[in-house]
Amino acid sequence: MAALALGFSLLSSLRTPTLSVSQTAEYALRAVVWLAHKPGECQTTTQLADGTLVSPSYLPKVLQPLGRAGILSSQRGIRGGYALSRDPEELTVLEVVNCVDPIHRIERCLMRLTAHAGRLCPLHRLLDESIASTEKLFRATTIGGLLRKEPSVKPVCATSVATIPLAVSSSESTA
Amino acid sequence: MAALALGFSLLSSLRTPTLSVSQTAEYALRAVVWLAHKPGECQTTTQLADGTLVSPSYLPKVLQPLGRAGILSSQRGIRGGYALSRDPEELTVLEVVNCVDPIHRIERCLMRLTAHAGRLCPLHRLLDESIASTEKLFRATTIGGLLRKEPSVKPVCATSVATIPLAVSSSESTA
DNA sequence: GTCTCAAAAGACAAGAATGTCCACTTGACT
DNA sequence: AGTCAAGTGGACATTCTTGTCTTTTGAGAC
Repeated sequence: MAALALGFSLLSSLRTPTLSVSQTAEYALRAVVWLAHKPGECQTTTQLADGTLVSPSYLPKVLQPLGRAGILSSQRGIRGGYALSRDPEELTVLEVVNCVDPIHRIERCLMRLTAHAGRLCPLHRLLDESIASTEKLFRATTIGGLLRKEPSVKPVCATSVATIPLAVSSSESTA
Repeated sequence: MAALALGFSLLSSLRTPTLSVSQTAEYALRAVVWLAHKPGECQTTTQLADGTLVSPSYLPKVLQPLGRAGILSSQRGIRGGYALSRDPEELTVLEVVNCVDPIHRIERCLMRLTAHAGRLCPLHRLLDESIASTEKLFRATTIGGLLRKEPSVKPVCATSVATIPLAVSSSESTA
């Protein structure tokens, strides 16, 4: 149905679409994965913004909670920046997401129904299931795990970033 | 972790939390399930708003796309209102959600990486997986299916709605 | 000590999602 | 035909998310 992806504005697909995580959480994941590529290395927000294609004026907002939570370590001053302060193999996607934009399960019926006190109605149980499965998936995935996937292509970001509009199809399966 | 749900503001949990579907989509589902209880019956937006606890001035905005899509039929005039015009057994949750707030899969890397042309990086593949599993769950669930669940409790809504703040614990399992 | 670099913090702006309101149209019933 | 109930459509308000900018604070280099 919505699978044919040809006719829509290319630029519009740069944002995280509805459902899934918030824009901010996605930015946080980009930054963390990028830093995980460079163990022990300090990166300034400018460098990070270049690498992850996140707006350099917004990125600090995303990184600060990660720093406070101890996922990143921040260093001020001349050789400062951010570095990953956790073992990527032990750091889950869920932790990163929950840090900047916590996932909330549905705990009670969203409509105030006396009959539903304590339990969820089928509709909200379904919605909660969908959240639960995302939560489970994110909890089961570590940043290190993401790094190891698809070894032929650099995990999140290429070393040099395309400044051209977008690299579409062509030389995709023929190479 | 976030499972103990005692100390937080009761009122704040009435909105659909982050992740999951949008507020609008959740309202649409409430209305459709409510109408599915009353086959063939016409309900005014005021009645629907009462029944589903959605703001009566916002609900029309939610129902109109459902009407245009043929999921609901609308009738103007003195004995007008909305009625379900599809067989609940054939109507999926996904259709309702997609009607008011379409689910978009992630089709290409959100960062413009030449190296990722045509394929997704591990991070965005993960995010897409989470969307995909929700999509699958919603496609597999029909409105009729929701109605049949948990027969002891009225499926989405009780017939009479609580006007009191919230029905918390007490006389929950002792009754 | 002071100068420079870079994060921290907060004020502010833009945009989207949500919610409200009102004038208009439609249809049924008298 | 007239009237009243109810959806339609659009303008407007509010709130939340995202994004920008400026000032302050801290850490190292000289």
